Amino acid sequence: MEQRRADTIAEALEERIFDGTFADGDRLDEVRLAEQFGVSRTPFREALQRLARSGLVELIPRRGAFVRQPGPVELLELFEAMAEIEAVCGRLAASRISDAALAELHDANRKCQAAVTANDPDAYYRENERFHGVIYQQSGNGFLAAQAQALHRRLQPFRRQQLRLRGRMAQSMAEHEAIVTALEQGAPEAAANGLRGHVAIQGEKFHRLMANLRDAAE
Amino acid sequence: MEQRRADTIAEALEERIFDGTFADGDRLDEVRLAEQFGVSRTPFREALQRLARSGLVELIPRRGAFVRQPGPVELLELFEAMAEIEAVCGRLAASRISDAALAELHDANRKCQAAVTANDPDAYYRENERFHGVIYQQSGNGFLAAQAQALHRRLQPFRRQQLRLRGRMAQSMAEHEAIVTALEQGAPEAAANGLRGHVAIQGEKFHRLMANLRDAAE
DNA sequence: AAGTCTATTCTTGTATACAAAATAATTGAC
DNA sequence: GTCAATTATTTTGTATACAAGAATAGACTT
Repeated sequence: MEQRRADTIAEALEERIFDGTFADGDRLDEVRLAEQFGVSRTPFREALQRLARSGLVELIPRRGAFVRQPGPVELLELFEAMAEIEAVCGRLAASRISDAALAELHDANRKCQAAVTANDPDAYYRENERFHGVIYQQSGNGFLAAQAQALHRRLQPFRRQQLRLRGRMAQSMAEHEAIVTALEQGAPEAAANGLRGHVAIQGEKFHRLMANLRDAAE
Repeated sequence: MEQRRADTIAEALEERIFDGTFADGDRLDEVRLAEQFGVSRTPFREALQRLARSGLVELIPRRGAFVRQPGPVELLELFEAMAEIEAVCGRLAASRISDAALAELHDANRKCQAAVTANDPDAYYRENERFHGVIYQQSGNGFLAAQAQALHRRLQPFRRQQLRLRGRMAQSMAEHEAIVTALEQGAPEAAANGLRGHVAIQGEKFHRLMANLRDAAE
């Protein structure tokens, strides 16, 4: 699994940006961080260039690299985009999904349900991710699937928070079932609407969560 | 307009990849191209890292940077994704578009029509781009708009070819009109379907064009 | 004491130097 | 003559060196 250095560093930085180790606006000091990674500035800078493209860091000429965390507005936009893209995947998948994939969705749902009753959030996550991943794949469009996967990953930390809300896991399961049914029946609009709602509600929950936190802080 | 070097080089390379100067599989020689750009390998390599993220080049460790042009399959996927994302933008825009933006769409359509009668493809392009750009913006979702714009740009060269087909410009104009009407009436599904069809048909035309070229080559 | 100008320090951007890996070439064996 | 192995050459990856632009601190003026 030997990878080139710039890849590894970029991934490590990405991880730290996702998990919040680096806050919004933080300057990523080349010499300090390069040293911390045990490399010289050259490969570290190459990693920064990589991250710049996906908008995780902003490279200001002659100033340095600054972390760009999505603010509340951007976050809502990301959730909305996620909902819409999942809906698209669902609509396409409705007429393209294979029997094997349908079986895998059922399996994921079963294990999700088991995780709910066992109160095992980690297992729930794993299976939930599998569920959505299968739908991305079954859109039959590799580009869309990759796009959806990337967005999913980017929103993962924020989804994690709001899933702790009371009763959300059970509700989410019901939505999963409805989505599979739509896919099974080859109903494009039903699948699309189901997925859109399923993801959009996460954005709304997140929104409310944020508002509550803000109010509590006052 | 002084930009940092890596940006400039990345853009220049991107341009050459888009316009086909670099064919699929071409290796981008670091020393030769860096010299050609009048810089050392360091900033050139930084530019490569950037391009790697967007999938325009593939960086194979210890081997070099290779151009990745979309093949027929990937191209169809890109057209399909474009159609779906435009549809999403249209649906969102239907309930968010401003009067000013509607006026701009009308204006763009008028100028498009004028370009058709004047047989001025360049003007047609400019206005067509404006038309679609306004819809992206009016989706009210910056992330989606950026995504749509990027895809649009990437498919531009391929769209250019197929627009020469007989009668396509006139048909395209009629579709534009229908889309504006749907947006004016605040009809989300009509706007979405109109845009999806409008873009998807380009993919189909392109597909047929490719098939013809292939047949002719035999 | 506040503000500004200047000098110093720090940081970025780029070039070059060197090491390791991959490719090409040459030699030798069969 | 063909194939294999070894050597030579190219090319990538990384470190270091240096130049130029920002940030900072200090001195001088008002």
